[in-house]
Amino acid sequence: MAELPEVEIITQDLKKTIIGKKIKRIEEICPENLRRKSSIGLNEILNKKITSIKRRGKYIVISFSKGYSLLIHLGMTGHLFYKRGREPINKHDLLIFDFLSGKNRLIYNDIRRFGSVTVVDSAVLQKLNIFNKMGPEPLMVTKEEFLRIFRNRKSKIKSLLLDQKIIAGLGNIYADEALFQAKIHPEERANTLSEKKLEMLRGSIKRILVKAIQEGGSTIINYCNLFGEEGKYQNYHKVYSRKGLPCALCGTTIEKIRVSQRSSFYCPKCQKKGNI
DNA sequence: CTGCATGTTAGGTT
DNA sequence: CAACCTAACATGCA
Repeated sequence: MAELPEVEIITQDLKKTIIGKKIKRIEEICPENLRRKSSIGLNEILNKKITSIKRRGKYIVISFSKGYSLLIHLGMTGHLFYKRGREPINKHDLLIFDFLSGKNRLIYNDIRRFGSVTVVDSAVLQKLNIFNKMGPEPLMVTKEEFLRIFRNRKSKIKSLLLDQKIIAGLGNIYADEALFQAKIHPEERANTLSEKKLEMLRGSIKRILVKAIQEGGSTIINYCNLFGEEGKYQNYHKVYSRKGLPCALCGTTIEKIRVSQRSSFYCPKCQKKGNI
């Protein structure tokens, strides 16, 4: 559901709304249904000021004064909503955050429960494998680092783009769209790609992510931002979920194959193998 | 009923 | 280590 652009939008929305606030109360609707990655209780963050909100890969990091952070991963179907006042609890709501000031509430909702909400010690977070093992940010990565990551790897390029340890934040939608724009077949081996081609891929990834953020992300099934608004970038998808439809560039029928157990959509003419 | 879905991780084999 | 596969998690939809 949420890849880098969607997580970035939610992070920006959170910055606009809850930075500087303190959480007064956290209601856990069904505690056994919430995934965590540490044993620190959620109540550790109560009555502490929210000092910063950042994104790393597909994680949202909300930092509090006195050394704790809240780490949120939305998984496939996680949602955060900022809602006015008291509203009835919806199906799959898992957490309700009340603030010290104002009546607005933050709701965490997750249909499939693949997401996680974890309190971590901020000092420990620095050492936590989660971030140290994660690859660079695609919007920040330099040409040299991008080349270093890919040029010696023998795996299929699509598999590597999805691997958060290689590069952080891409998911199936934006990996497919970036490969289409760079005219690379998803099963091309990374080490066969020329430096020029890899640099084109780096540019395509950046352009697509920036545009997707501008357009409010992609709403395929049910993604929406903190205020319940849908994204528009799905209207710009060139290959993702477009099996059987004509390629926008050449009219060839878009195909769907399996790469690393994930569906991959591509144009067999624009993304020929050997176009390296 | 079956198969599929935007994600991650642990554990296995080669 | 690298590469690749499987299963697991849980729900909804076609």
